[in-house]
Amino acid sequence: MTDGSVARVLLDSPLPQLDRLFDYRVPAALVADLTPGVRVRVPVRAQRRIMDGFVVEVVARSDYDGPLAEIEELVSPVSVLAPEVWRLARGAADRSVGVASDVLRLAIPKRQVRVERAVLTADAPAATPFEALPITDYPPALAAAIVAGERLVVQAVPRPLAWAHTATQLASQVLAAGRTAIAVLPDARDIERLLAAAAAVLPPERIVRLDSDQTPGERYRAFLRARLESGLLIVGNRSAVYAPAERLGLVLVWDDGDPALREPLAPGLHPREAALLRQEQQGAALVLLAHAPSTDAQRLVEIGWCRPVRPSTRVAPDVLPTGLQVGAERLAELARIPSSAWRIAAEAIRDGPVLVQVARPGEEAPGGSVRTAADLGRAFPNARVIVADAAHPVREVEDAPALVIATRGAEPVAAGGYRAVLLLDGERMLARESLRVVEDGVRNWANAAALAAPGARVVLVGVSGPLARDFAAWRLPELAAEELADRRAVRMPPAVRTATLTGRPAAVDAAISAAGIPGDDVIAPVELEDGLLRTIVRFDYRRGPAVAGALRTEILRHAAGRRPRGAAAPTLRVRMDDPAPFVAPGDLG
DNA sequence: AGCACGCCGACT
DNA sequence: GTCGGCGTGCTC
Repeated sequence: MTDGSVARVLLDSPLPQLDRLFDYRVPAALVADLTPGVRVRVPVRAQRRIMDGFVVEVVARSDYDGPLAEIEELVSPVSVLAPEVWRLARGAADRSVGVASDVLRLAIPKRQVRVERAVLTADAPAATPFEALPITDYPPALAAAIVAGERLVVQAVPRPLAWAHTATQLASQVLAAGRTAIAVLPDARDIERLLAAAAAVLPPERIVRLDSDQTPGERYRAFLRARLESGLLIVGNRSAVYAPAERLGLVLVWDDGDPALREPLAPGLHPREAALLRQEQQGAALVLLAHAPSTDAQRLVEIGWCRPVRPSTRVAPDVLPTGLQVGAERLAELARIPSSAWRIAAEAIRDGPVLVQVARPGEEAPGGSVRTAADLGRAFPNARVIVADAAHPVREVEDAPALVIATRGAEPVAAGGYRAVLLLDGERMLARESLRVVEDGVRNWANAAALAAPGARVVLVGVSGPLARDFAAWRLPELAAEELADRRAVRMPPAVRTATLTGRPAAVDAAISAAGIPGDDVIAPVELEDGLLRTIVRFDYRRGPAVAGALRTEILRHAAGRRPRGAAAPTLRVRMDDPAPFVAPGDLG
């Protein structure tokens, strides 16, 4: 036991054995500057080296009965680890059987000395006061629900960029009260769309972009602003859910079913789940905003954890489902477009742009069923053709006649809305081997349909039955509910949680029994090379903490315990709720 | 991880 | 006798 100034430090290490706090003496010279959240360098004797770490708290005495080592160096007096972010990182790591320092790598950008100096010497910007914006298209009680910190699944208004205006209006409710709002978006296109919508109505000094497309300097500057100011709208990609925000009023996730939101970095917690944790810890409002709710969001509604909110204005695209019969017109036949769809598009294109959503970029054309841009161009001989896909990104098209051929997710926004939207390749999309085909298909169709101008026709090609009927009626939450019911019937995510266990068979077996997983819930064991075994286990949500705790104990046992001859790698790896096994290869977006 | 400690087999 | 193999444990 040690009295005096003691710093409790989290080491910056991915080792599970080191994922706890270590106590260090604070040298007299550092006592004034050594506050919670600062970066330090500390000796770790068993490793005979100096490691980086974060001071989590400063206390008067240590419970560790042994001599404490001394803090080696204070890296910077700036407190980069906010207390609420530490709590969130700990919770996120516990839930995903990971390590808090891995979460902190997502949460805290690399230090930039120049930027730090510039931010610290600059004067705090004068905050111009402003009033909350009226929330259009929704029941008036929505504003109060946001301010009260409710959890909501909000259906977006199916008009071009309406979601961005809604997100801005919701954020303004908390900004007006001096609290911060975090908006988490799948990609840079959506980030820029929300930034543009927000910039039009909010004071510019309240808007902060924080995402991975920024240079390290821009990113660190935005991060420090989030740490030092409140009443900001922080707009970013998945790691923005970990942005510092002491006075947090709202976390909003746009289109949480988009695969781009899946976190590839350890411990791989989905930002929607991180947002849920943060909502619980900080009492802010949570909004999952989308045209088509994910089955995950639908589940939260059904268990009563989130409240569903629909627009009060009854707006729905005019959707026409068509079968697979190909039109008689020679030109339509070329592009395998049903005649009704072709006639609608041919007429609409006289007024302005027409959107054609295809499953894949035309160039590859595997199997011959893919409509190429050239085929579509021949079907509309006088039209200007614009191709938008991952290789040729187009963010916006002007309000003029054009045939816009886009892969799912890459659709440009048309300033005045598309005069018609053709959703082709529906049958191809649904033929993929994936647990989430229907959900993904509906989400992609809905997002494209929402780009239509008021009154414009949306043609869904190649899909029939209840799915087509519900989509045409814009019954998207009901579709999600049906999908979720199907997953419940087969006991698959998101009706259950999963853990992917990889390691030596004995270690995997021990983990399965330690976690109390019955045989029926051990699925898809695969033998890998080097005698390793990979197994997925599933379990109910309420068993989550117990399963996570047991798996963490097993990992620690193997990390510290017996290792295979020569091999330094741990003998058991765990990945919680990994979506990859349930999706076809190359299907991750 | 990366290093020290410790307890059995061939050696100057 | 003792040098060093790697199985085991620990890091404030």
